[in-house]
Amino acid sequence: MPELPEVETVCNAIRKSIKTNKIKEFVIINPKLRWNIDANIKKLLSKVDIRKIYRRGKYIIFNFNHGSLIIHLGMTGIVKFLKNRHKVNKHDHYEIKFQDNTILRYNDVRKFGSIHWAENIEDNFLIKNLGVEPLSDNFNYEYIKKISKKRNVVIKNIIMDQRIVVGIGNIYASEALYMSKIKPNKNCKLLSTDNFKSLVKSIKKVLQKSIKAGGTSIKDFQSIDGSPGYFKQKLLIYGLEKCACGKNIKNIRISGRSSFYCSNCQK
DNA sequence: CGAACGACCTGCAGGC
DNA sequence: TGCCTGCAGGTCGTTC
Repeated sequence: MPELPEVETVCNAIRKSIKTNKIKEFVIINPKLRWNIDANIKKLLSKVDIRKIYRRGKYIIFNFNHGSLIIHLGMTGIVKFLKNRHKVNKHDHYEIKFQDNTILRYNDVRKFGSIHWAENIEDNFLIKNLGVEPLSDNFNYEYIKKISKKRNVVIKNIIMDQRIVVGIGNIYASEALYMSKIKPNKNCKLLSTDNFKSLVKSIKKVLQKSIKAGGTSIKDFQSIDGSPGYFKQKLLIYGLEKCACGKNIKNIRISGRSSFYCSNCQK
C-alpha cells in the first residue's frame, strides 16, 4: 500500500495527533503479522516517553531513550487514533495507549506489516541495509548512474530497490519513469546521463507533489483520521487507460508487478 | 556476489 | 448464487 508519501503523511499525522509523549502501555491484540510481534515490547513500552517520531524509507520510527520502535505498514497497514471506549475490529493487531488515554491502534488486513524493537536502530536488520533517502542530496544522478552501470536489471527494479534508494514503490516508479520518458523495462546499463538526471528530478518531484496532496489512495490507503490522499487525481500513467498523447497505455508485468507505460512517449 | 522467484495474507472483481 | 482465477501502494528468504 504505502510508499514514501503515504508513510510521510501518516508519520506527520501521528506527530500532530499526539498530545502527550508519555506512553502508558503497549497492548498486543493479534501478534500475527509478517513477523510475530515480540512480546517483550510490552515491557519495553510500559510508562516511557517518546523522544522523536520520524520516517526512514517506508518505516515509521518511534525513538526512546532506551531504543526505537520500527513500524512498517506493509500493503494494508492503517493507523488510527481512538478515545477511551473502543471495540476491537477485525484485523486489529496492536495498540499504544498514551497517558491521556488516547490510543493509537494498528489494523492490517493482509498482515504484511511489522513492528520491531531495536536497541540500536542502525544495527537493525530492516534498517541497516537501506539506501539513500530520495529527497536528500545524497540521491543524485551520479549516485544512481554509478550503481546502474554495474547492474544488469531493468531500470524500474533499480529505483524500487530499497537498498539503493528508499521509499519508491510500484506507483511512483511508473510515474517517475513516465515523467522522464524512460521505458520501465529498459536495461539500466543503457540509460544516458541525461536519462539519469531526468529520472532523479522526476522522482523528487513526484514524491514531493504527492506528499503535498497527502499521498495516493487507490483502495486502502487512508491517513489516521480516515481521510484519503488526493494524489490519485494527479497520476499520469499508473492505473490509467490512455496517455495524454492519445495512445493506449500498456500494462506489462515486471518482476511480478504491474508496470504502466506509454510506448509512444517512453523510449 | 547478483538476479529471479516463491511465499506470506485477505478481499474483491470478473468470468463462467 | 457460487466457484475459480487473478490482482492489489511490499519485501524477505531461498535458490540458481
